[in-house]
Amino acid sequence: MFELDMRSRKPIYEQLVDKLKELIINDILKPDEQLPSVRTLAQELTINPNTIQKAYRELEIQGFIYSVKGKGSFVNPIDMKKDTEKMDSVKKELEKLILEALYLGIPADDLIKLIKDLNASKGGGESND
Amino acid sequence: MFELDMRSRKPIYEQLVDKLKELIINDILKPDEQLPSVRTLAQELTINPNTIQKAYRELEIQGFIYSVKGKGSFVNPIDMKKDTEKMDSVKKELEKLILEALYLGIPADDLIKLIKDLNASKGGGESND
DNA sequence: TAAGTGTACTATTATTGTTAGTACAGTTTG
DNA sequence: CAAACTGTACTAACAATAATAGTACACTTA
Repeated sequence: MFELDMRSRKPIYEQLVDKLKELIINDILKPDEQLPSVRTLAQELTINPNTIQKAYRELEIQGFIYSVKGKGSFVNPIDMKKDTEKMDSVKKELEKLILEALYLGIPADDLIKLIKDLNASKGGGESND
Repeated sequence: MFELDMRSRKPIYEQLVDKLKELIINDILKPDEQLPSVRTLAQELTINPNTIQKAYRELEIQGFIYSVKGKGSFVNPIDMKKDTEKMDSVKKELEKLILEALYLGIPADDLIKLIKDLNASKGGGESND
């Protein structure tokens, strides 16, 4: 389920946060789906449960999951009304990256196409059935 | 010239890298323009010259500046032929952020407009004279 | 009660960020 | 050559952080 780079300078818990965010964003982990428990995942990855918990706690702060004592941790369904702050911060990050891309000489049209493609693959997967 | 947040968890040298990248990308620091020397900037910001050097070294690795012993550090003119690797990595980062933005419910049209605006403000500043 | 969940601690070690100081190599100006 | 500037490369020390290890507690489910 995960591939961690123990030699990386990037902390393990940050790698975990990134991976899990990716799985959630790509809808591989569905809303309200239960994540592996801190102890289970720690055993699978042969790392310490505290490190898992740190990642889960961070994901909870960022609003991607929620945890219930005695039950487990679950994917948090997005709430567009509550998530305006996060939308703003993501937009700011996007601005910086877009400016960098333009600075490097990537055509604006390429970036626009990138968005269109990603947007299409997002909703497009539901055409079958 | 700079505003550093000493209380931030983000290392000072990383803040410096970000600020300088921003100045370069926004064309405030022009190609081949000389940056302040490590000692001068360290004195201005009342931080250690080693920290400045760490930032400059990182910027050199990333291709934004070049340094010449005895002369100084300078903004590196971009070379679209050489920078294909960096373009690819920026595109990958952009993909992740765009997916997150779409996941949060930001309309694709908003993102496209963002690109168009940034692209216009980039070249648009040269119409007057 | 037992076994599973998340959570909260303490302690310890390794790594990293930052400062401080010294030194060396190259450039420029006199 | 000398002086004053540049970048660069070290060592040493301290503070903060990442990660492990271990223990304990609260809650849920069977």
